[in-house]
Parts: sequence; structure tokens; C-alpha cells
Amino acid sequence: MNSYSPKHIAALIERVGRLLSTEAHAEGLLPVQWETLRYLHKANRFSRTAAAVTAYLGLTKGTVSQTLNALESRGLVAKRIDPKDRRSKRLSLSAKGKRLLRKDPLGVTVTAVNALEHSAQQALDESLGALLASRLTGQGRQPFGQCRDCQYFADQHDDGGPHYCQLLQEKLASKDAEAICYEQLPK
Amino acid sequence: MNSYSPKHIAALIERVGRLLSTEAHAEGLLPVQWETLRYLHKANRFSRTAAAVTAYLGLTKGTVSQTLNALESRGLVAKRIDPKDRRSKRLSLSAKGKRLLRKDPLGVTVTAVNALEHSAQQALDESLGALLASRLTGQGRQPFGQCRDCQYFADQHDDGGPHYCQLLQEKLASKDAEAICYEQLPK
DNA sequence: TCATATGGTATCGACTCAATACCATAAAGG
DNA sequence: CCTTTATGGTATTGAGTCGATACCATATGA
Repeated sequence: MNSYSPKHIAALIERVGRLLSTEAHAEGLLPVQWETLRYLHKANRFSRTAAAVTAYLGLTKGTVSQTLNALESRGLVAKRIDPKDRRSKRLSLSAKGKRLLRKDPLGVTVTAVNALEHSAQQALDESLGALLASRLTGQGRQPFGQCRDCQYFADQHDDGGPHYCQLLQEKLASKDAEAICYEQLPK
Repeated sequence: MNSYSPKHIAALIERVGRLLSTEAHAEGLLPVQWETLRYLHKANRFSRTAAAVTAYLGLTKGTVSQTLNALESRGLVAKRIDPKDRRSKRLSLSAKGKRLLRKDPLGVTVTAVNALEHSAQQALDESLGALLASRLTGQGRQPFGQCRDCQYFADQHDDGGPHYCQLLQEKLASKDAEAICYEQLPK
């Protein structure tokens, strides 16, 4: 059988990706804009900056700056200067932005994935994850893993209370532990 | 564990796709141009037309026409009017185009896929294939399967000789049977 | 023969994206 | 301190994608 080969799989990934991105024109937003909204939704508070979005999407600063301007002028994203580092601007999703995210065109893919067998889902998750990791480390880029899986992540108390980031020296809520982080360094 | 979910998987596919496409700027060609070259390389002779490329990539005619012009002016692709239907132009890869394809930036993905376990490769192939098929049929688009898996595919002789397409009423070489086809209708 | 469908091209506008240059703030070293 | 250097972000420009529309040539069918 010729159809099953690494070459074929690689082409498949690219083709599925392209197909999804053409479907991702919805609600007047473009694919990159949706991805930016999604990122801001699941990133922790330290990671909602233009620089982090840049690293996450693999684009250049200028492009991301434009995208964020577009989202800001639609009232989906708000910028606020970081009081601790006045060069930096903290990004946040507005209520409108969160509401819009419920119409995420990625939803059709989600239902398609749901239709797969459970074992197939797990295999997809692991294989694509490994693929992503190998490409990222091959370029010295951040993995953007979950906060809880980070070297700097620590439980502050033994009683199951809030957590702590040893890098940024800040308290973390339980919710923060689930979020993805720009600074994350896998254990 | 929160990281394993259809939503997460869908986002993963999109992100890997984007990452690959940013890597696909190589040799002065753009991602779409590479995909077009790849398509022309593996499509059978009936399927090397602008219309088929359009359907395969999910773009509009105009965009594909521009892309093909770019490839033609670089001497990578040749056009020839189809004598049987003088509206249509048959496309073919030039020797230069085939040579360039050896530097395909998708190669890095191929090696990454190769590094996965065999069972993971198989799972990827099947899951992504199913995903692609569900998205395509959901939009009434062609599956572009292999010629050999088509309803119109027939063995002309019992002695293992060349094959035959019952739709286009043309002989097929063994090589053709492996190629993907615009008209393919899965059995 | 006339209408309609189909393959392809040309042109325009909105937008992405990389590249470059630039500004403001921060951090490190004398 | 004051300078250098790094970093976060913006602005501008130019190449190119992509969709939309209009258009031309050839086929197909009533």
C-alpha cells in the first residue's frame, strides 16, 4: 500500500491545516485573528502580551501588532500598560471578545474530532503534540505548556491552597495552573 | 487532565498547520506554490488542470491562476492546451520543477513523522484521513483519492496488464493507478 | 441556433506577512 | 550616574495571497 507513508502523512497535515484555515473565515474575523483570541483566552496573565502572541503564532512583531490593533478597534481586546514594566502592554479579552469566542469556527473541527474513536483521539493528541514539540525545540522556541507542568510551579501550601510561580514570584490561583504560559519550562 | 480534549486537539491541528506553513517559505517559493507543485507531482494526467488544483486546495479560480502563472514564469510548470477540450490547459512539472521538489520544505516534517512510533504514524494517517474526508464531504467536495480505489477503475486484463478508466475510457498504466485523481469516486 | 455551463484569465481591493527603521523603557556595567 | 545594550512595541513599505467580479473562449444541450 503506497498511501501510508511519512510523506503522505506530512502532506495530510498540511492539507488539513489549509482546509481548516479556509473555513476559519467567520464573523468577519480572519484565521490569525481567531487564533489570537483563542490564545488570549487560554493564556495566563503573564503571557497575554504581544511578544508572547508573536512567539506562539511564529510570526513577526509587526504582523502581530497589526492584528492586535484590528482586534482592539473592534472592541474584542483591550490593552493596558503594565505598571511594572512600562514598555509592555497587558492584553485582555473584552466581554465582547469572550462572547464572540463562542462562535469560534474551530467548532466544526471539534465536532469532527469528537466523531473519531476515543483511541484515535488519544493517538492524534499524542502524535501531533510530539510533532509540535519536535518542531518547536528544533527552532529554539517556547513550548507554551501548561503552568502546572512547569519547573517553576510550586504548591504554596500543603493544604491544597493556591500555587506559586518561583520564576515570577507571584501567587497562582487554581485556574492559573491550567493556563498556558510563555515562560513555561517543562519538568 | 484538562489538556486532552477534542477542543485541544482541534487547536493543535490548526497550530501545527500554521507552524508548518511558516516553515514552508523556502527556495523563494511560497507555501501555496509548494503545495501546487506537490499536487502536480502526484496527480494523474487527467487531474493536472487548474480546475483540479482549485478544488484540491480549496481556493478560487483566480488565485490558482495567479499561482500557476508564477510557477510558469519560473519555468517550474508548463501549460499545454488540451487538444480534446480546447478550453482546458494540461499542466505538467518541468524537469526543473521535479528537481526543485527534492528540496521540498515538507521534508523536515517527514523526518519528524518518521521519528514517531509506527503505530502512532498509522493512527495519525487514519485519524487525519477521516477528519479530512468528513470535512470534504460536508462541503460536497472531491476526495482526490487514488485511482486504484475508484469505482471506475478496472483491470483490463487478467494477466496483470494495464488498467482502464471506465469514466474517461482511457487506458491506465500501473503508475497511473497509484496517482490521485480529480474524478475519483471511492468504492 | 441559442442558451447555458465550464475552463481559464485579468483586475481590483482588503489583508497578511516580513523587513526595516524607529521609539520608549529597562537592565547591566563602568 | 551615565552609557551601552537588550527588550516591548509601533509605523511604514512592498510583495504576495485571496476572494470577488467581470470577462473571453470553447463545449454541451435543448
